[in-house]
Amino acid sequence: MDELRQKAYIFGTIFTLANKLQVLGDEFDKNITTKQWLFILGVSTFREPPMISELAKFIGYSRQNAKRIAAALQESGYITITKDENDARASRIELTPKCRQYFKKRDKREIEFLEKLFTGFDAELTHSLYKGLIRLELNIKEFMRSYENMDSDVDSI
Amino acid sequence: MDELRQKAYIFGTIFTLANKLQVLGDEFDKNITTKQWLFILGVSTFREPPMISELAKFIGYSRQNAKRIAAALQESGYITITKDENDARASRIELTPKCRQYFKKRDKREIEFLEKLFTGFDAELTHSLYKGLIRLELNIKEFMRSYENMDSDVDSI
DNA sequence: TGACATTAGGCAACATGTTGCATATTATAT
DNA sequence: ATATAATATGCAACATGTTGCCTAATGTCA
Repeated sequence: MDELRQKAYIFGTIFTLANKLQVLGDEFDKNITTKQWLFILGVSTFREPPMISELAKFIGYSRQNAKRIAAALQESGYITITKDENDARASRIELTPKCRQYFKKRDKREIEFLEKLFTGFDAELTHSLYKGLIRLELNIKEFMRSYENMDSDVDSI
Repeated sequence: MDELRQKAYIFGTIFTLANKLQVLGDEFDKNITTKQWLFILGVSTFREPPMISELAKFIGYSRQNAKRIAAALQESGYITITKDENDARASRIELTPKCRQYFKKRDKREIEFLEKLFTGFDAELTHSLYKGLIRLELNIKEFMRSYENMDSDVDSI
């Protein structure tokens, strides 16, 4: 298989994998969806409670989508959304003790989940995959910038 | 960054990439969405016109979703959906001449798109990424099978 | 200070993903 | 031959992703 075909395959497979991993993750823990899981993971990497838009950018979802997930998580008591004291526009997201406790309990199963998902991966393959995806993410950012600066030219096909 | 963290990162990034690649692909050609593109690519890899469910399985979407995309593509004249002569249940999907012509014209731009997306990838990195995603796909299939055979145990957390 | 741009977020609409349940046709096994 | 299982599809509902347009608060610069 030549390089170009491999690239096309990678392109297509990312969508397939995203769909299937979501189903798998939803199955893994019925209490919390895959996207809610990643949302919480995202929040936990911030040192100070992030704003919705800040978090959305970080985890790569649209603001609207992040907001909807946040609403669901607040509903089920995993996060709180509180108005910022200094900026009347902003809301800050914080994990509740319930959430921290729950994920502490899940931790071992999470590790098993990841290990099982990556069955047969040696350190080198894992690292190349990691490196490749990071680079792809970077390239996409560049790519989008170039589209923004074009303002169409798209109809010229 | 240790291996486990890399795996978690890969897991999360696949979702991020899927979202962003979809936006990027939709931007690339306003006449056809990214998912429609992949749908057509899928059809073109079959030697005989595939059934919807056959194709859905191949490209990794749910049947319902594939059906909806098919309806949109039929609406815009890129495919035809015809009843199978020998099996009254089945419908067969075929690309129209219009579709083939359109994608022939797009071909050069598609290649440029992929090359740009994979800027900075040498043959080795491309191949490892390719290999890693294939393996991940395989593992997911296994994983799902194991869930099917369990019939829950999930609440035991 | 006042005009203007930027930022945070809400609401509505729509595309895309899933599951669950129903129906009709075909395949299989006794 | 007929009961049963499997396959192919349709419809409805709901989760999740996006954009576009709106308001309000904040930041910036003359």
